[in-house]
Amino acid sequence: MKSPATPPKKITIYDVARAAGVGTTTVSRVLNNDPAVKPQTRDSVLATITALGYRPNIAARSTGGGKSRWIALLYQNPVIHYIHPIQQGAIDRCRDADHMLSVHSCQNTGQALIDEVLDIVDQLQPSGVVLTLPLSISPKLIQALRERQVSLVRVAPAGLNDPAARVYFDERSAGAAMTRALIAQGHRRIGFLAGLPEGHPQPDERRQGFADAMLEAGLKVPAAHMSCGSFHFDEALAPLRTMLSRKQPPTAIFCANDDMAAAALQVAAELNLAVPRDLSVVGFDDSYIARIVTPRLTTIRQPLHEMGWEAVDMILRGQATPDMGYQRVLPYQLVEGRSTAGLPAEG
Amino acid sequence: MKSPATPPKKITIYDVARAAGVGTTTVSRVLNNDPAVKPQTRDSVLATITALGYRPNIAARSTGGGKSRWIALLYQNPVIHYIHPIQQGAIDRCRDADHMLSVHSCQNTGQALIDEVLDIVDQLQPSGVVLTLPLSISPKLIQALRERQVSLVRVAPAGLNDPAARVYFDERSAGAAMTRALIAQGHRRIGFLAGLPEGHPQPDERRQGFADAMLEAGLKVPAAHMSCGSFHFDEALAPLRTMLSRKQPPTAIFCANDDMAAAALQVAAELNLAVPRDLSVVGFDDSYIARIVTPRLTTIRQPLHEMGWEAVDMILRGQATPDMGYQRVLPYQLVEGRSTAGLPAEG
DNA sequence: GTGAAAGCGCTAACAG
DNA sequence: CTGTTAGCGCTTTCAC
Repeated sequence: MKSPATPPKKITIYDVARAAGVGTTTVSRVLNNDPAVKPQTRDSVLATITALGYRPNIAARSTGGGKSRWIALLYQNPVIHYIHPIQQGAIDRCRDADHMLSVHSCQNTGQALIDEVLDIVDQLQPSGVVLTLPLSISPKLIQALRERQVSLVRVAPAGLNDPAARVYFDERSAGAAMTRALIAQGHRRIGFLAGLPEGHPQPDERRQGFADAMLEAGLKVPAAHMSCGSFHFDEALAPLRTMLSRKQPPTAIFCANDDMAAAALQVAAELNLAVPRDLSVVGFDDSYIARIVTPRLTTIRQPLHEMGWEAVDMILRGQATPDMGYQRVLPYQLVEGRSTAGLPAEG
Repeated sequence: MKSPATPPKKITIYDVARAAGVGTTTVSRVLNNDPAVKPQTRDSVLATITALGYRPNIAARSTGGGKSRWIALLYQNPVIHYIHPIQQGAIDRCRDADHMLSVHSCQNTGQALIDEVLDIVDQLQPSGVVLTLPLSISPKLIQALRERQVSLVRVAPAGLNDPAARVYFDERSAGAAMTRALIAQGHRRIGFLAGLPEGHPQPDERRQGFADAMLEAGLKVPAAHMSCGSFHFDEALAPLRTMLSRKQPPTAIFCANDDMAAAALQVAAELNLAVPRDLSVVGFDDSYIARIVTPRLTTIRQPLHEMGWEAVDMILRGQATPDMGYQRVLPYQLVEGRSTAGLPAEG
């Protein structure tokens, strides 16, 4: 019940400087962990900061010579389970670095998208930008950002012909590993539901991994067993219905993300196919979805939280400047759920 | 292939003023839609702004007398399907208002939480703060924020004894409506899995709605048919197993959110109960989860996106100042999925 | 209607 | 090691 009407008298760096008997520069140095401050002075300043409850204004810090303490996270039409852990990782890294995260959901495409992003960048002047799929594989966007000289990290499976910093994991070998696991269980007719449409300019790593393993096992994939669901549950239903209601349907289906695998479970139910008895279903990402559907999905664990964390970390460490091409590769893991089963040993 | 090494010469309000032959004040007025600018002048300024590709620096705008153009969205240990649409709604409203959204995931509890939030508020000086569950029902936090004189909106079902602005929908009557629908289908033994634990200081509106409808129908609810899953899939499994494996299990179970309903589907499968034949399952929220599990859940559609949108809107309209108690009530809707079925007419 | 000038709170040379 | 002094880019009185 403290004076409820107290005007929120903002306390500034001047107040701290005066109270501590030092100049504002010194306070600023302490704030920025400048090692060139005598420990004794530092402690004294720190003490008054605490005593006064002082908190530096982030906007003022960004003006003048100061570097902005903002990280921008950009996404577009996101698969929620993909973007949220990344965001969380980014927030976690920001917190420990006295930075804040500004999240933007882009709306446009083509030149309008570029303008939209430049608008954000120019207004915010962030320390760096984290680009997630599908923004992270747009060469024009990357190029525009490079011209603006902004640090950026792409969270993206596939490299582009440019040196932008990137965090990723080897989706191609993960896709192959998953496919091999199905083959080892006795599956021969394996369907694949891609996320990226056939003619997409970017290489589809997941699908390539699938193709690698099938080829290596000498298995053919009829065209009818390949389709695309654009990574979204709703859009996956129709192609799945088509694929699974053919005369000779696959005994296993590999979906390029968990959302589409959830759709496969639904379609299987519609067609009275028991999973995994009649049909094995595997996903990709080990997102929240994979854990809560019944049966729990066999999938590839993608370290999304770490990816967000690492992306921001690269920015903070200066490994994401326009002239740098740092890359960080993270490990993946095959997670065995209950959506897959071996095939009875026959032909 | 424009001069790739061009230093990103920032263009400022001075550049615009000079090019347009006006003072910086006028440019500022145009930027802020001050009606006191002659239309002709405005157009001319707007034209040069476009021509120069000028974008005001948000940090500089926040200093001095300027009002911050930031909205802070705070959450803690979120149910991802609850928080993401709210965030999206908030972003959408911000975009149209020349504001930006800063997202924060709080870590602490008790006094540390309050310090954490005050830290954010003092550093960012946002135009307003959006508090989501469970932060939005913490009286101490609300009180601390009020002392700081910050605008805030609570996204919260239950009112507190304070006049903080709030956006919500009537969870109690929604819970009752859902329960009545089950009763109308012939169910008599209906279980309830709450999100909030029994002794929680905040009223549990969903559970109350359930109780209302059961009472009104003259139905008893044995203690064994009431439990709590804390809104999270993982935590819901154990209580569901207990409840559903009793001798006389409920024929329908009402889960306080969709994530827990997904858990009910899983437990039902474990126990060889077919849904909805042997057990009807209903959720709450109509989140993404409800739409992608099999069978699709019967649930209550909560307008989460709108809630985020409205929350920011209230801040922008000045309806969320510490002395105001505006409330906005949004409609809900019962969504019929495939997880419920009527009971054969017997006793 | 419009402009000149004074900040906003902080960081960054540049001295000492 | 520390303080003085300019700004940073914008908004806002207060005049005209």
